[in-house]
Amino acid sequence: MVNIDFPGALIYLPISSLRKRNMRPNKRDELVRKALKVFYRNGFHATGMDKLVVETGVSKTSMYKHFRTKEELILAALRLRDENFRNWLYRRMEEGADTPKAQLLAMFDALGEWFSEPEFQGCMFIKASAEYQNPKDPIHVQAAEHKRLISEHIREIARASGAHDPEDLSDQLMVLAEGAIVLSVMNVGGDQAAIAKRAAIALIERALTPHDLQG
Amino acid sequence: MVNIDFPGALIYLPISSLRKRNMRPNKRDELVRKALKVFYRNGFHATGMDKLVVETGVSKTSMYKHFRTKEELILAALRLRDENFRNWLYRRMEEGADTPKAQLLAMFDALGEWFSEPEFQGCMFIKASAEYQNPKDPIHVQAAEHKRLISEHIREIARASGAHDPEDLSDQLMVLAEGAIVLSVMNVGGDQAAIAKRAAIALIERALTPHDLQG
DNA sequence: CGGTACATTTACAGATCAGTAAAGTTTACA
DNA sequence: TGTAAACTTTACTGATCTGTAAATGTACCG
Repeated sequence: MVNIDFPGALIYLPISSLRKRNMRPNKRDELVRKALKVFYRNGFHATGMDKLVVETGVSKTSMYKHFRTKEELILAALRLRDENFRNWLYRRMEEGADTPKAQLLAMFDALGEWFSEPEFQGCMFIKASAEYQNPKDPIHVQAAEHKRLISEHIREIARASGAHDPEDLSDQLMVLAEGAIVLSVMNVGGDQAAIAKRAAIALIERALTPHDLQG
Repeated sequence: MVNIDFPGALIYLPISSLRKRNMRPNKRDELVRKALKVFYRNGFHATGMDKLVVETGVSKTSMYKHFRTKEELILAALRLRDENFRNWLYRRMEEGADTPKAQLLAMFDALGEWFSEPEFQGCMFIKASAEYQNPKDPIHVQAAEHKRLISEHIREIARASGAHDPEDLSDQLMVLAEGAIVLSVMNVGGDQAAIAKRAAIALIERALTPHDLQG
């Protein structure tokens, strides 16, 4: 069976299926997009299928034709969010950053933009792992996978930066990023992206300085 | 209005006032303690009052005599968790740490102990703020207050440490701590407490070094 | 002993939960 | 235009949700 859940794969479907009524995309894709918004805004347990019927305009029977369970719909929404977020983040890190070091720092500028959005609602994957805490739960697994993918991306850039211990550096930068997200959601203190960026600068400078020059 | 929910305050209330409110602190306290465990393990929305009846052995009617709503019970459980956790953390930070710098680093050792507990279940307040995302929601507000209290404690120690910018240092250490918690819950990477501690060491050393000695 | 305060059990209300069945309507396309 | 797939409405299941009512049990206390 073809995996048509993954949004990136949808463009390979015949155009004919997307035609008619202002090039309106597949109902299924639209459902996932709208469900994502509702889950993101309201939480997973707090969002019932009846609410999704109202908010998405898709009938309940149609939903269950596309997804056998609510869990499958949540997983599809998380996949879409993962793709959207990582595409956005990676693009923001590349734009106008010519060195690996600048790319790493650009991550914190991107976080700052994200936090400043009026509709900022925190990290959907942290929320997912909080609501589905069992490490074996598919939702928890998928949320963790999102963090792992970002972590690996940062690691590659850290390797290219010339740091003596790129693994340790990237691990530390990930901790800073996640901490900034959490404190930003809870509105504790000031500009968490700026705080994390200052720390990141210190850690990166240190990682790029030869050992024999360090105190 | 007297705050009679806060467990530590109960002993200061005259018995007569407890009688008038139809409250026996022992039963009530026991209910909160058991409810805390269930909420912590299962989540808030996923835990129904009927489940609490089974898990705590307290009848539903009795619960609603003590707490008018589920939300009030959750708030009481969060207050208890806040007291328990901060007492534990602050004690761990003082034990065998003779300097402010050692106390700050001891926080990450404490986090390491916490993460290693077989029944480690993440931060209850991050989970609460994730399930009740509305910043005006009393549960969200109380969860944020917990982080703010810890943040203030760290800030005081940073001030005593002699760092040039103790506010910035403590903000950065808080970011590291929260990030370590999140990544630890999601099981991304290795020992997040150790990673955060290494970053903390670098940041603290830097903050304690006079500017004219820095590169 | 009798009264009061609190606890209990049992049952229920009304809403909402995830998920399904049946049958009618729209759409795509040959 | 015929046909099949996709989509719809309507109604339903049985479980579970928060919260309440009523009757009963029980421990303390004058």
